[in-house]
Amino acid sequence: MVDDGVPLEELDELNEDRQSSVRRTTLADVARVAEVSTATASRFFSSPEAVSPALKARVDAAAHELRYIPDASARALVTGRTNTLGFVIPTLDVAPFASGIQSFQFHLAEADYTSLTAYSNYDMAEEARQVRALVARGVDGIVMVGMEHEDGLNEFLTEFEIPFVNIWAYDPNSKYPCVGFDNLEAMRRMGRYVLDMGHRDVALIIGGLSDENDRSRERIKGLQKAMSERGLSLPSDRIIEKKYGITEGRDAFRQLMALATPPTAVICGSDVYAIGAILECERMGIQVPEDVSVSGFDDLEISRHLNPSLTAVNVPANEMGRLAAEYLLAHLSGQPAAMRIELDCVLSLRNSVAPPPDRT
Amino acid sequence: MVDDGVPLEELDELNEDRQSSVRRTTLADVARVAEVSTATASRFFSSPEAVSPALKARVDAAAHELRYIPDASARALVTGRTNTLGFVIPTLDVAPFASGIQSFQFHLAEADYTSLTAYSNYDMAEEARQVRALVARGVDGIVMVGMEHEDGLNEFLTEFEIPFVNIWAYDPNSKYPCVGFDNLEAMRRMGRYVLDMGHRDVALIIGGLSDENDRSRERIKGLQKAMSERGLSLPSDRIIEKKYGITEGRDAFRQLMALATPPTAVICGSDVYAIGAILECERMGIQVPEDVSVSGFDDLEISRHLNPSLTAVNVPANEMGRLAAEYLLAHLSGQPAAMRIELDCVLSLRNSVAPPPDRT
DNA sequence: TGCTATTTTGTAAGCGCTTACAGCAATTTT
DNA sequence: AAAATTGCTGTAAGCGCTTACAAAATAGCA
Repeated sequence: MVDDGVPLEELDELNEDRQSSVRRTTLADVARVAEVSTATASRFFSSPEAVSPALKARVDAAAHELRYIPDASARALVTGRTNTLGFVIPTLDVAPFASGIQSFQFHLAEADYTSLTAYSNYDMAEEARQVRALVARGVDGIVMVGMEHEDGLNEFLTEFEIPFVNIWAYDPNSKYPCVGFDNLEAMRRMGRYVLDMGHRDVALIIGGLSDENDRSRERIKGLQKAMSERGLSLPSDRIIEKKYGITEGRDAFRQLMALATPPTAVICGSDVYAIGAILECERMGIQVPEDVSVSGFDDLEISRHLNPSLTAVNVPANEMGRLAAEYLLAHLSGQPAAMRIELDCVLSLRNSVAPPPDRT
Repeated sequence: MVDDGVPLEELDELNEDRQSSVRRTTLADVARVAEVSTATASRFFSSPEAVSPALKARVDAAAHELRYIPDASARALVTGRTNTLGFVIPTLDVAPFASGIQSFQFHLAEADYTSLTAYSNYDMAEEARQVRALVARGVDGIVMVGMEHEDGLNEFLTEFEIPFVNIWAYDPNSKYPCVGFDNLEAMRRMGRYVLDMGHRDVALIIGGLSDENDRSRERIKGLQKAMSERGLSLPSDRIIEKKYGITEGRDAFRQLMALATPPTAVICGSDVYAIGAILECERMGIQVPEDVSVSGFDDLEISRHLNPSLTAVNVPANEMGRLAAEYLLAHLSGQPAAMRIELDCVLSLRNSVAPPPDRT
C-alpha cells in the first residue's frame, strides 16, 4: 500500500534550525513600532474601547505591518483561561455523536472558543483518563456523554473548578448539569407504540455492555416498563447485546428468528441494528412490516430512505451539542444557566412497524 | 422542545468567586513540600533521568500529596510548543472524514499530542480562516484536506514555520507534503471497470462545487479520461453536481433517468449518492444491476450490506489519518519523513455493476 | 482661569514553567 | 594527592502577555 523506498531527496530536511528559528513577532514589537506602551498595545486587542482612536490606528497599522499574531499560551497563562472546552464522546463512528460535536463546535466558534475532542470508546476508565488529560491541557469546561462516570470524576472536576455538563441523558434529580433526553422514557414510548399495534412477542437488540453505558441500560428499562405496564415481560433471551454495527444487527436478528417463538417485533437501541435487521429480512425473505416489525433509535439520514422506511426514536443530537455549548459558555461568563435541560424525543413514525401477522 | 421556565433554584449560581477561587497548586508548591528547587521539581517531570532517586521519590510524593497538575499554558509559553496539532476538514457529516480524524487523533494520543479540529464546510476562504485561527491557538502543525487552498495560505504557514500536510489527495509533483490517493486515477479505474463491462452511456453524480474542491474535479477528470481512452465522451448533461446527501443522490438519479437516452451506468463520486440511486431504483422499479449499474466512492460500512451490494472505490481514510499523524510527529521531532505518500485505492467489486442490458 | 472628575496612557509586576549557568560533591584520572 | 571529570542540584532569568496602579492628559464646571 504505502509507497516505500522513497528517494533521499524526497525526504524532509531535518530542520535543525528549529531552535534558532526566527523569533516571532511579539506585542512588544508592535508597541515599539506603534510608539506606544505594551499596555496600550495589549488593550488594543482585549479592550479596544479603552484606547483613543489615534493610538488605535497606530497599533492597528503596526500589527498589520508586522503580521502580528498574539500568543495564546501567554495569554492563557496570565488570564487563567484557554478559551478551549473539552468534549469526551465514546466514538466518532456513531453518526449522531459526530453531529452533536460538530454542532457544539460550531456554536463555540461564534464565541471564539475552540474545543478538544477525546474518545472514551465506551470505557469509563478511559473516559476518566481523557477527562484528566483535558484538564491538564487547561480546558475551561468539559462535556461528557451520559450521567455515569468513574468514581470520583465529578469530585475531581469540582475540586479543580472545571464546569462540566453531561449530555445524551437527562435525570431530573441529577446533582450535576445535564442536557439531554430521558432514554428510559423515549424507549418506553417506542415500546408502547409497538405494543399498541398489538405485538406481544417483542425483542430488543441493543448496544454496548450496559453496565458501562447508562443510556443503554435506561433504554432496556424503558422497554421493560412499557411491557410490564401491559402485563408482559421481556425475557432475557430476547435482549441481545451487540457491538455497534450493521453486521452485528444482522447477526442479532438472525439469532432472534431462530428462537422457538420468534418475536413479531424487533426493537433496536440504534438505527444501525435496525438497518441490519431490515437487510437481513430481505435476505431471509421476511417481509417488514408484514411478518416482522422493526424499530430504530437515532433516526439517521438513511432511515427515512430505507425500504420500508424505518420507524425510529429521533435523537436531537444537534440540539444537545448546541445547548451544551450554550450552557458552558453562559456558566463561564458568569451568567445564570439552567442546570438541567430536558429535550423531547419524538418518534419518527414510518413504515417498518405495523400490527403483527394474524396467527389464527 | 426545550424545557423552559426553570425555577430559580434550578439555576446555576453565578460563580462570582471565580476570580478569588483557590489558587491552583504550582510547581513551586511541589518543590517547597519536597524541599527541592523548582528546577529539580521541573526536571522530575520533563527529564526524570537527570534526578537522583532520592529526590525523585520526594518530588513524586509531594506531587501526589498536592494533586499537582502541570499548567500546559506555562509550559507552552516557555517551550514554544503546545503539543497540539490542527486538523481542518470540510465536515464531520461525511463518515470517512470522521474516521480519518479519529484515526489521526488516536495516533497522536500515543505521542501525548492532542488535536484541534476545525471545519471548512468546503469553502476555501473559511478553510483559510480556520487555519489562521489554529495558528493563533499555537498549534505545532496542521492537516488540511485537498491540495488546493486559498492563495497565500501555504506561504503563510511557511512563514510561521508551521509544518503541514495535505491529505485525501496525492500529487507526485506537489511542492508540499501530502498523504493520500490519486483521485483522478481512482475514478479512472472505476471508469475502466464499468466500461469494460460494456457500458457506453455513462453518467456521473458528484459532490460539491468542483471549483472549490480539487478532489471532485480530479474525479471528474478521471472518468473523462477513462472514457476518452475508449473514444467516448462524457457530455456535461451527464455530470450532475449535487450537495452531499442521500436525497440529493435520489434526485440526481431521477434527473438522469429522465434523459432522452438514460445512462446504463451511473457512477457516483460518493457512496451516499449511490445509495440514493439504488433506493430510487427500488422505488421506480428499476433493477440494479440488470437495468442500470451503479457505483460508489468511499466504501461506507453500509455499502457492502445494500441490496445489491455496492461496487465502490475504497478510500483508505484511517490510513490517511494515521500517516498524517506520523508525518507531522516525525517532522516535529526532527526525524526525516517522506514528503509524499501515495496510498492505493482499490475497487471493492460487488454486485451493483454488471454488463448493460441487451438492447438489440 | 483654577480646580476636580474623568479618561487615556504608561510602568512594572507577575502568571507557572523551563533551562542556561554556576556551584558543589563524588568519582576518576594522572 | 592534586587535577580533571562527571553528576546533581540550585539560582535566576526570562517566555509573551495582562492588568493593578500611578501618572498624565483631557474634559467639565464654577
